[in-house]
Amino acid sequence: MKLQQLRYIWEVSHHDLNVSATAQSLYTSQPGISKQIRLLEDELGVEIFSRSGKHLTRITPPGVEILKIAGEILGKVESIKQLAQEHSSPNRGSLSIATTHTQARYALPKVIETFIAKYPDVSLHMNQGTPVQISEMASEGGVDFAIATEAMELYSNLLMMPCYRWNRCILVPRDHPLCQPSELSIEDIAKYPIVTYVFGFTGRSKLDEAFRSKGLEPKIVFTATDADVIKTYVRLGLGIGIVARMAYEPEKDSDLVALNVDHLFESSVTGIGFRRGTYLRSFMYDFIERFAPHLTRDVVDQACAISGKEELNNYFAGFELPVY
Amino acid sequence: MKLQQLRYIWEVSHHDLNVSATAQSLYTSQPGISKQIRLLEDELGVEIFSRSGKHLTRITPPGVEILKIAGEILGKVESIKQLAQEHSSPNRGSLSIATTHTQARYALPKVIETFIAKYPDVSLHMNQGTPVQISEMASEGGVDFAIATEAMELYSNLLMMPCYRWNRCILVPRDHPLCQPSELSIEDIAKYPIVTYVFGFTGRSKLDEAFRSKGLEPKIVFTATDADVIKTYVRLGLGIGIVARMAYEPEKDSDLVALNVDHLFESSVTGIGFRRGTYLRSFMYDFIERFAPHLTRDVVDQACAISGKEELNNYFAGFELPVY
DNA sequence: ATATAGCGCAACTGTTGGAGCTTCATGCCG
DNA sequence: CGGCATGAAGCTCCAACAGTTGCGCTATAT
Repeated sequence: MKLQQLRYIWEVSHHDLNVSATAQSLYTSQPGISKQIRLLEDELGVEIFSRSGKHLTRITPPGVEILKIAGEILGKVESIKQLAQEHSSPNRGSLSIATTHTQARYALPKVIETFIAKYPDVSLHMNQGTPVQISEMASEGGVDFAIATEAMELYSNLLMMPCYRWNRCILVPRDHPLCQPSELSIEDIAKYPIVTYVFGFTGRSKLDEAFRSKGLEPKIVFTATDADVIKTYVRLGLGIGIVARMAYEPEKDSDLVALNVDHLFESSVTGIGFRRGTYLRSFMYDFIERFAPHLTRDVVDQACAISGKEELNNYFAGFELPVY
Repeated sequence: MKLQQLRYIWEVSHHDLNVSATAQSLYTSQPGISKQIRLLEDELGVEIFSRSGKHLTRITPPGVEILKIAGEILGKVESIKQLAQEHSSPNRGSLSIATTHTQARYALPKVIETFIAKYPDVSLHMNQGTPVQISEMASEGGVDFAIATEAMELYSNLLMMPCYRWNRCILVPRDHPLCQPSELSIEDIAKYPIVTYVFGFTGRSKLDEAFRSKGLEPKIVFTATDADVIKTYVRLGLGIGIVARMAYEPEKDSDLVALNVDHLFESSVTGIGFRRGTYLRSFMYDFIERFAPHLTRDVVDQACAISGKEELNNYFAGFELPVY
């Protein structure tokens, strides 16, 4: 058994069992991969993939188990490499983060600015995607960190830690009737057409909840994945905007008014997650702490030691999260 | 990085950093190993072993971490092999057990007899040793199971499960003054010279406790690692014997009398342990259940899922153990 | 029926892991 | 303090093997 063989079967299983495509992504040849898979199967005496004719059609039951362990092995191999680099050149390496537009655009820039200043030799990779894509990337080891507000609980091998709490605001043009000093009710809002995030993005679920619990059906006329698009359509008068408060920039958005609606919607929590069992470089700990000051190295290490989901929630229940 | 390289550094670290000895045990050449270690160190950019001149003198700090992960990887590789064999030939394989004389001689024979009858194609390896050796062997992956009464808590990566409860008895010649119908006290026993197990064997610690708690100093005149030797010296009149009750065989030992002293000594618990994370073949589950009927496959699986030591104790606290 | 995507097979080639020998450093012992 | 045993590294050679290219075959889609 060779590490390469494990890598091949793992990659093939993550490329829809298409050997040729896998070969391309690994910059090698299709027969090479086919051969190694065969050799491994011969050595183990078990078929990992079942074939119909010359096509790989599915993963066999033993194959599922083998691939699971193979993934763990490959993760540990990666850990060894990281850990070795940590000792040989502590401030050199690579950090890849998957996140949503909202985080990348509003929450992360300041953190990243100081981070790259301190670690010029760490090559930073940012991947933008939907919350589900983000979680999946982190879960599969494609990126080191996932930062998002939704869909982080779906993957059991992700360790998710709460970073900060935030709420929405209503964006309206200056001359809009809602701009009165009185406190808004959810019924007030429901009267107007709404422009907000696509479902599954940036705490959208809490927003829907708030309306549903009051038996209201909001008139959502447009959805986008990012606040910039939402603002544009608010300016066009399509409707009132509901965006994360951090997306309202007083200087740039001086033609709009942000109305406080903290009392109407439950606050959302943005978290950072990574795959359990990965080795964290010291600059990774530093990044986490810059993003969420309460997540010190010790806190993260302790969180890593907690296996159950409930125990983890209990552990973080004692923390006072910063509010954005 | 190759699996072979990880295997080499792991083996070298378990052969007192002696490369030549490692090469012999792996049936390969010393230069081959040296070369691969160098290559790995070059690739990682970190020294795993520190050298003084041409001798490996110690493991570097990064080396310690690397070796730890390497061990985990090699364990998982082994799991893949086992798991593959489980699917290809379910009743063929190998089972190695490390245990003490007491277990091997009195508790295991019946289990093993039925086991080999059912699984003729499983090659069974029994290793006898001290409890510490046994635990270490299991902890390092040298054997699949450790069965013993003492020293099983020392290695944190061993999952130990209680199998049965037992107590001692006093062995005396038929004409000995202690052979009276009256119930024995610990003071009665302390009057006589004692022949029993060596320290660290077969529940010896509970025995010492019982005397110490009464402020008594037993006159231990001879210690052995097994009951057969103890019986021999009891027959010679050297002293009274204290052995595990299961070691008294009424037919063969008809010249001796076994006196019940359950009320004087706390009972001991014999356990079976294996390294966490190893793949258990179905015949291994079967073996465990034959040895300890309450440890069904489901129970073992659940125990495997429990990470903390206390939680594990709690889990098994609810079980009524068989008494031998 | 035919075109195409995709896999396996075979021959070939470059790489590499290991054997055997030599060389060098270290520690032990008389 | 010199000689010897031990043990690691350097070097070269060879065998085994991973990977490449070219080709043919199979299954699926049109």
